[in-house]
Amino acid sequence: MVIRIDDYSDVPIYQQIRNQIVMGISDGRLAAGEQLPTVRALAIEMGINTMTVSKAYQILKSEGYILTDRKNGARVRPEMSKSGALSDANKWELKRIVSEARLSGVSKDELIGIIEEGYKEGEK
Amino acid sequence: MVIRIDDYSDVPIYQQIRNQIVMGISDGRLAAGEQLPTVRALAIEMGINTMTVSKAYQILKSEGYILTDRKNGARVRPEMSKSGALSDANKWELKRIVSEARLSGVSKDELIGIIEEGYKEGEK
Amino acid sequence: MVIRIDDYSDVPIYQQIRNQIVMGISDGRLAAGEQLPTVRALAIEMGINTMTVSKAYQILKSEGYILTDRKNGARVRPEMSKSGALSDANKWELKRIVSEARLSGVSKDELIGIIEEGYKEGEK
Amino acid sequence: MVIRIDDYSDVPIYQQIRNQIVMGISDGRLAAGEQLPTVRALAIEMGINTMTVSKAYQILKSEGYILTDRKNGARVRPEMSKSGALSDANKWELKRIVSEARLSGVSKDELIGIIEEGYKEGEK
DNA sequence: GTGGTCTAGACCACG
DNA sequence: GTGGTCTAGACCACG
Repeated sequence: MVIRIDDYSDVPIYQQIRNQIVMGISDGRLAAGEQLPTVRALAIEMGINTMTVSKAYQILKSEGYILTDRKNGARVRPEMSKSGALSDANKWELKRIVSEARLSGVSKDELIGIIEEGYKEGEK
Repeated sequence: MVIRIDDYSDVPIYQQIRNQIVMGISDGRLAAGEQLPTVRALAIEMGINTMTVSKAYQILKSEGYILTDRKNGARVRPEMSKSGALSDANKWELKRIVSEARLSGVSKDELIGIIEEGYKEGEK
Repeated sequence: MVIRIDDYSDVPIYQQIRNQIVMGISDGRLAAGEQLPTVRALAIEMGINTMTVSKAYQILKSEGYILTDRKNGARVRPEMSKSGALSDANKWELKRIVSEARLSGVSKDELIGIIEEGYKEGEK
Repeated sequence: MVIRIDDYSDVPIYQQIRNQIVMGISDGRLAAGEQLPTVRALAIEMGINTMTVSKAYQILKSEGYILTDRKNGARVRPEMSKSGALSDANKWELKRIVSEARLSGVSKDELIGIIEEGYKEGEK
């Protein structure tokens, strides 16, 4: 999976990496159990600091998205524990987006369309 | 309308203020043309610096959500120019949320429910 | 001549009044020697403070656009002393506008068109 | 590129900085992609506060003239999105200047000359 | 009384 | 080292 960084984004690089890996897992580009590149390899490939990649992996691990062991590096967690609930942060963020969309004259259906799409991708 | 700041959030205070005012406008708690508290009043009420409130207002102004005049302070803009399009940033953010929700086992309908709710509030 | 104030403009009200009167003189809506409304009358008509109108008139007087006498109030100066030169401030401001226009992809001809128009209006 | 501040101008310092950088980009003194001085460096060089420079940069960023990244500071944006339209504010300002120029006996051609010059500079 | 500007100085996250 | 955030406090123009 290709990870694409926007150097000029307000979102920190480690966060961008973390986000794209989560999205990759969700839409099936990264399979359960799949091996991730090593910190060093990814850092070199992207031309960034290893600390930055490492921070992204640490977050993914603490969130339960990946597993790491010293021998094999990191891989996508096979069985993810599903809380079944939307996090508070995401809930508020979603509400914010809906508010802005509505005020910009974006239709409800356009937002729903994006959601439908996100649940369709990588469907088994 | 009460504005509530989370001191432990990593979202800057001025951004939190900005977000809550936008959400207030969208859901009708702030009516078109309604007077906002003065910079000073809000700063005192919230126990923060006037510069911080001022920055929030200036962003809202530059985004077209509010108007300010020297005499009366700030008001919600009566007629807002609607771009009709979701911003790129919000689109990506929404996709990220959908990915995380899906991986947490949150149903598509729960997300759609939040959207429906956001479009219903303050409806005339 | 109708003077229209934008309460939400960053330009101070007295400056807006001053500008519109200068433009009125330039395009012929205000004739040389023509009587202006009294400070009081204009203030009441516009629903603003007399001090604000007074300040506008004082600037116009100091710039040589109008004459005032205690008896007759203010009127447009019949023979205006023409310096023949663009003020430094206006020259820089014009350069700024040209720079921004160019970077926005506005054609040279569009700017020239606005100038031609300004010199045509009220031509004798 | 040298930025020169007029302490006696009523144009705010951050606005003067912003204006001069825009003009520098337009006339080619600042090339696309070129590095700008860091906020701190420019503040020291000009003997002003970092907040003031920072505000100028943030405006330039929000207007799409520059990009900033955490590592390298600010650069002139390589490809600018061109609206193709003159802003309302600039249009009115231009009309005001034309009115004043005309009343001062400045010829139409002198104004056009300034425009031609502005579109010639930095031409490739 | 209103918002806007500016400073000195501290602290922070990112990389 | 970079930009970003926040504060306390001063001063200003406008109306």
